Amino acid sequence: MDKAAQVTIDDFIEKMGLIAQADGIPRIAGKVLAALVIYDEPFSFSQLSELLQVSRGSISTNTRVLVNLGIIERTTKRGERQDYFKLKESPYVSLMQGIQTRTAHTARVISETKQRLPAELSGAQQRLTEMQQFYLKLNRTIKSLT
Amino acid sequence: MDKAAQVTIDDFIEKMGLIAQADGIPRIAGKVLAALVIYDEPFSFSQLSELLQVSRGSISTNTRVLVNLGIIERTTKRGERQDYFKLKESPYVSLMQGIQTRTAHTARVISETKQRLPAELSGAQQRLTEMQQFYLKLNRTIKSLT
DNA sequence: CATATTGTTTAATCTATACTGAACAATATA
DNA sequence: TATATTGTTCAGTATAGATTAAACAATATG
Repeated sequence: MDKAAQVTIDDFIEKMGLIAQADGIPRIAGKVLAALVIYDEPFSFSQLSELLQVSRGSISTNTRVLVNLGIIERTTKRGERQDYFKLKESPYVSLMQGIQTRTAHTARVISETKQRLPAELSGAQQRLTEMQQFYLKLNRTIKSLT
Repeated sequence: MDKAAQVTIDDFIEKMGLIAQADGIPRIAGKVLAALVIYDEPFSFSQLSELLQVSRGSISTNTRVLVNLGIIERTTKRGERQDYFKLKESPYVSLMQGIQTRTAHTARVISETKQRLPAELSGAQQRLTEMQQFYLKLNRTIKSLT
């Protein structure tokens, strides 16, 4: 592995950590994802711990997060005790499904509020309707991506 | 204002605070947004502070966040010294533009990494391409919402 | 059986960020 | 001019969440 490529990879891992963090996902989870994008699968538990310079406990919790999100999956190698990880088939679609769940929840909160408030609060009703329409549209759009 | 409606409103404000937090926006900013959706504009600085039981400092910083996001705007009433706030014309479109900026940034990070890595790393190249295609599509889709 | 390896769990610590409260500047009002 | 009102800023505190380290359970290996 030449030096320049290694710098690029380290940089990518670092940046994906920050991007994940901005998206509300733990930084280390973002780094794990980046590592699995770069390095050919399967990539082992201890390799991740060593590569990212992070405790085994953190690898354990963060890989679990990614598995639950449907982004990576755990595999094994015959004759090896270690766990290995690889990207799932369509990892980003799973990511979107998580986001879609949240927009659906927001739309529901708005809808319930609207129904419970008296019609006389016409200003509030109108603004809630606008808000609701936006989130429903957003939700449908994200659904169409999956 | 009847009791049931008040409970509904408090509940909505609380939930929007949590939703905002999950989206990486300060909780109080979410509550301010909710208050402006419910109560007819213009709603004053001190009213916000009192309604949400939050310090003036916090109202100051959080209204600034929302103004910078393009979601609310500051107004004045003639003969009054206080600042007032109201929702902007298309508040949610502005919200989307912020998200779109982030997806564009992610796509750029992926693209730069891909270009810098040698073609021999064919596995990495392939997975980066897949990732890049997804983010470009996501970015275009969000753009279409605005 | 004793030891080593591996992943999980949890209490403690660290870190990032939000919020408060007080000082301050700007402006109005008496 | 003196006082009151209003919004901002910033140092300090509080809070939430992530990470670590160590204890543990499960399993393999000698």
